[in-house]
Amino acid sequence: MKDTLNVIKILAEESRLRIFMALHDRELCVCQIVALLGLAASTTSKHLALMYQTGIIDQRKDGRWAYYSVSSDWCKSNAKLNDWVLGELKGSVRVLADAERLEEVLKMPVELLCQPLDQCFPEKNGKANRVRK
Amino acid sequence: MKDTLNVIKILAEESRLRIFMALHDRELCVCQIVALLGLAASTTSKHLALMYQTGIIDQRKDGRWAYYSVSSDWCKSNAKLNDWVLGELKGSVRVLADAERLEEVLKMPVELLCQPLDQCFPEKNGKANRVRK
DNA sequence: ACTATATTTCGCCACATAACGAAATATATA
DNA sequence: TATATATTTCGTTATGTGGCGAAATATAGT
Repeated sequence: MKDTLNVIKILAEESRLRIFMALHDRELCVCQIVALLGLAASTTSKHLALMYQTGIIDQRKDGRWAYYSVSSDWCKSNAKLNDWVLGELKGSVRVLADAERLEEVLKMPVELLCQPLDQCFPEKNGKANRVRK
Repeated sequence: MKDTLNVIKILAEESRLRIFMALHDRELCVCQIVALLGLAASTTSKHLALMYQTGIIDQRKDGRWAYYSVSSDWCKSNAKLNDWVLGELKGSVRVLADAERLEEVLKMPVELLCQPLDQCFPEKNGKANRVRK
């Protein structure tokens, strides 16, 4: 029961559910997820660590970057839960908005990705689009 | 997404998950669930109210008693989640122990059901099995 | 009307955890 | 080696909620 509860608890949090949806069909690095969610990197990292510990997502390290994606093994072992979640959230406003925002994030030049968000989306707040020297 | 999150949050708690398993194939009144879980009636009632609000369980009032059971409508609308939970927990030690204890509870004479637990299970703590006059 | 009791509501406390920033760690590059 | 930066870890704070007992509510029986 503890394992089952752990899985449910992991998904019972909005940010982690958004991460789950974002990673269910693609691999993303931490800085991309940070840009998507708008949370602090430390917070995002903790969420990813929790999800990784329960086996829901896989981790792949490449240099300084850490890439995460929903574990295909986990999906196979928990197909019904996975299907239910995807079915429930496919049409969710929040998830659709995240998908759109993710498209923008993926278009961004790599050199800007991990900058503060106001540098990534200058049009949102009017601040100067400072570029690393 | 809020609705989906609510459902997951409801199930992301051990007592409520035990209630879900106990009610998934039978109707029980509050005092029976109290006896099963060993929680205060007020706590149990709050859990049931939360589960009822999200539509997971139905309520039937009969005199002083309130009977609850997993909603068959909810099961139909959330078959995959329902199947996943049942599949995960069928063999769980905790759930099996609860099922055994529930058998004992169901055998108990109605007049004793809502007494404090030490009167229901005197062999557990040696206290006298006082009977209401 | 009065008592008994099943259930719910309310107020409070204890604990878990999501959030942040700062510091630490790890890796790439000059 | 020294610097830059992606990620993680750590310490702190704020909020949410599960637990209880007491009080309130509702219903059955005397």
